[in-house]
Amino acid sequence: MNTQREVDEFVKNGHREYLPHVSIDSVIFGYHDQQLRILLLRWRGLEGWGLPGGFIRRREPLSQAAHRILQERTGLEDLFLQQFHVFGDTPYRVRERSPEEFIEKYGLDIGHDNWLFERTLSIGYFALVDYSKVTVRTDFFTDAYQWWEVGEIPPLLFDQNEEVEKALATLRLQIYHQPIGYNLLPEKFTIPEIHSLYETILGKELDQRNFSKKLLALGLIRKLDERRAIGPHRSPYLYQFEKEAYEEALKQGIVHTY
Amino acid sequence: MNTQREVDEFVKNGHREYLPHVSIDSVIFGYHDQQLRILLLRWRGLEGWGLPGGFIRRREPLSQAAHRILQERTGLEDLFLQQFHVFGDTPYRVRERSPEEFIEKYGLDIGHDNWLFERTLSIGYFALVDYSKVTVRTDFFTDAYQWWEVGEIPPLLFDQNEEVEKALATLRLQIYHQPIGYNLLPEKFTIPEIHSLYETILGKELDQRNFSKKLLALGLIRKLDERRAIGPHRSPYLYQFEKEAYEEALKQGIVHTY
DNA sequence: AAATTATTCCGTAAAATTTACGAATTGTGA
DNA sequence: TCACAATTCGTAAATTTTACGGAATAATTT
Repeated sequence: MNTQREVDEFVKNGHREYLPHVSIDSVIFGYHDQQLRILLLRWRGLEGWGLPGGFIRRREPLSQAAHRILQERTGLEDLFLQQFHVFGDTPYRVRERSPEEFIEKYGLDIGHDNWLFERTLSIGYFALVDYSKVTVRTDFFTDAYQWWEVGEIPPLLFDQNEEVEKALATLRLQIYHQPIGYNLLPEKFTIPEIHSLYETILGKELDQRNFSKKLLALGLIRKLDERRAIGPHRSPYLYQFEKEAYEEALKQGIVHTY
Repeated sequence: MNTQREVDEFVKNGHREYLPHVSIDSVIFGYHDQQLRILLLRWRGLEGWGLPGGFIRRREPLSQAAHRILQERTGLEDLFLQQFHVFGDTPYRVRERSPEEFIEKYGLDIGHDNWLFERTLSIGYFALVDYSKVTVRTDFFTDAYQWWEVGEIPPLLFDQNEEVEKALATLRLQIYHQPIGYNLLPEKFTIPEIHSLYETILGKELDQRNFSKKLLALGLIRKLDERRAIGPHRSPYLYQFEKEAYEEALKQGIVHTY
């Protein structure tokens, strides 16, 4: 959706193709260089940042819509994607920016009763990706993107800071029940890398020796016979996730600490 | 909504008062006589059971809608109520029963394009109540209610068995992170009572001696100087939840086993 | 070639928590 | 007063978590 014609069609007749009153917002977590970051888009003209999102096609299964929206935005086909909350306690979210402003800034030929200005619930999904593999695409409404550190998220449009907070809280809780990392790390990784990932997500220090012991004891990772050169230091061994054990743990859930 | 006139109005013009395409379904867990049960309503004419539910008013905050719907149905004002999932992967859920059948069974004067037959996402909430305190109200569409044991839920209308399963799974996971019981037990309860509640929810045995030690160590309950007469046996002491510690644990979350 | 430096990684002991279970206590009816 | 069934107390064993000393290692510098 990038030409003016496509946008006009979407704005005027989108409610025929998509379900009105419901949207999907995605909090996309990326990890790279020992940083946990979130992908934000800058809305053209509004001078503000917001979460990538989209609408659900009228005959499209919900989870499929979420995957489609992520795919369109990041190019990633197969990623960890999970619903975490529905936001709908602020009935007139979009009105924070008036329809007038919106219509003017984007040069749209529509009225205040357009479907986009109606009450909308946001279904929040969060995704975990390796952000070096992502190719972000902006669209008509957005002109820039940026990976923001989770501790430095700016005030977002449409009350979306609450959504980011909730996503982060869900991720932190979930890490105690489910393995995380498969979608955030390269296929082969070192102990220091995954250790740092967990520390970053949980926001606290973990003893590296005990941490790796734990992951091995749970059977979630396997040591390889290769090492990674990291400059003037001892080369750490590479590890891989044990696919079966990982999947099993995802399904069953595990109760433990790190 | 019980008179024919009210129903006609709701069916014909409900989409003006309520948001179309979205509904709330509630899985109401009740506990009594050492049984964990779920409240189901029988749909008049359709010969089937379903979850209590309702729609969101156009200007009503989502969580308020969920509380209102529960209140209308059970008479309870203040209860534990929590969103757990949005269901929307089966785009044409209601079509399992055809519009024709629906229209005929309820004697409605509407077309197949009525808003009630459009694609609808269900936002699932679950509630915890003491079911001896509940006064259930049926409405025009339903003619009976019953508290069903969680292990014996019949096939439900509209694919709602999946929702019940998910609610139960969420409850079982949550019990490892948050205290549960305040809304399911009377104000004063005995160790055997709360012990049995936890066993019922988790579906497995817990050593009673260790269980009560744990709750006391966490500071969640306080022993009272009263006892409950339970027939020809030693009278157990009564306990109360420590409100502050309980609230704190609810907010912060706890990581532990029982 | 040896020394230096920063980092990985192995192993063990102490502390804390969880699990297991024996036995005393108690309220009521026979 | 005895028997019974259920509650409650207490302690020891097993397991898990936490803490941390010190060896190994890969370049780079001397």
